[in-house]
Amino acid sequence: MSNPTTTVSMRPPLGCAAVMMQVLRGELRERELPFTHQREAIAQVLFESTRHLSADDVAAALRQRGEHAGKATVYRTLALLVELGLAAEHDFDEGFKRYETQVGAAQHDHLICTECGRVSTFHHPELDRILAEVAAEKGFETITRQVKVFGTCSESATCREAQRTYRETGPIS
Amino acid sequence: MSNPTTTVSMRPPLGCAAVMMQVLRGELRERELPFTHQREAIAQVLFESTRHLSADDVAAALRQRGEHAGKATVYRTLALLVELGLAAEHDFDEGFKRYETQVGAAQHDHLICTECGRVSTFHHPELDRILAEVAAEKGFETITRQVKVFGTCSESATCREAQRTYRETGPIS
DNA sequence: AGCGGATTGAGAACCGGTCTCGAAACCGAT
DNA sequence: ATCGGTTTCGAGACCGGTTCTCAATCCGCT
Repeated sequence: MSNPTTTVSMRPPLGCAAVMMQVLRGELRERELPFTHQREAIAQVLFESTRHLSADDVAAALRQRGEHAGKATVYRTLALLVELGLAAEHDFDEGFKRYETQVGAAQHDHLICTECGRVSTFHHPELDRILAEVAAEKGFETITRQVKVFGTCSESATCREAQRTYRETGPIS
Repeated sequence: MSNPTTTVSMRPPLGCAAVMMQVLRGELRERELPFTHQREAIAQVLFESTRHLSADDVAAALRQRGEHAGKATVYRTLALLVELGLAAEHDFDEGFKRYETQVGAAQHDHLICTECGRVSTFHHPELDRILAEVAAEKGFETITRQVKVFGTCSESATCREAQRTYRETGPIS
């Protein structure tokens, strides 16, 4: 048994964003795709954020850092990150997409408040099992899945109010 | 004990579409909304189809019947049917929405083949339980939910081929 | 530094979907 | 049946997110 206080690696903690950036660099190299300044900057913004960012949010964040990337580049890069498995794309029915860092295969799902727009996440291991079962049963090879629960949260007074109204009157008021 | 061959109702079978149309008529009356020719025609198209129709599909189906309704009317009517709970809206990541008849509260979920576009449905009772649990735990009042599994089906040779390729090479080929 | 090929960016194009507002349809009451 | 007030309808303008275009630029390698 090894001494629990002994660590194998003494590398200084890089932080999640830095690790992700290393991974990105490697993935690009492997595919012989250039690691451009824009790709770095856009990935940086995404990796350092814990929120779900729209393409516009990313562009705004870049501007705030004194960086700049064309609209087309932002979209292209986000699509690339999704392809590489480093980002996940979400559609919360707002009329546009949102993106977030995807660390490994750590699947999680979303609760979306239709009142205030807050998005909270959850992970339920049984979900994975059930969906895998269903797919297997149907001869389906799963690539990805989306589980979204729309409703009203209880974070703010207005949302709690909406909850009450909804419970009383149903979908049409 | 009643004779099992005795039926309570002797009404001739109307067919699902006709029943749905009766329900629509009732819902509109109840809300004092006019039962217009266009609303009838659009609902008819949807109720008689077992597929997931886009707004464009609906317009095309109308044309084929010699009917016609403006784009705005098609969208407005589909939105109305959703509000009334007679239709369900789906987003299969195609860049537009699809609609299908919603009979009662029979929730079901979708497997979407990214190769051929086929959509198959499933219902797993445990899903309802799990999602209700999660919502309750977070103080969330559910309005609706979406469970979508994207992947490749085994219906056609090309899809099975894609399955094999995907299993071997992962998301990027 | 120089080369070949991929990326970038400004803006146009695209495309679902929504909005506008005069014309037409609906429906209950006369 | 018809009248009138109210609602819906429809053609097309409009909107906003996303993709496309293509010349200029950048990347990575020697």
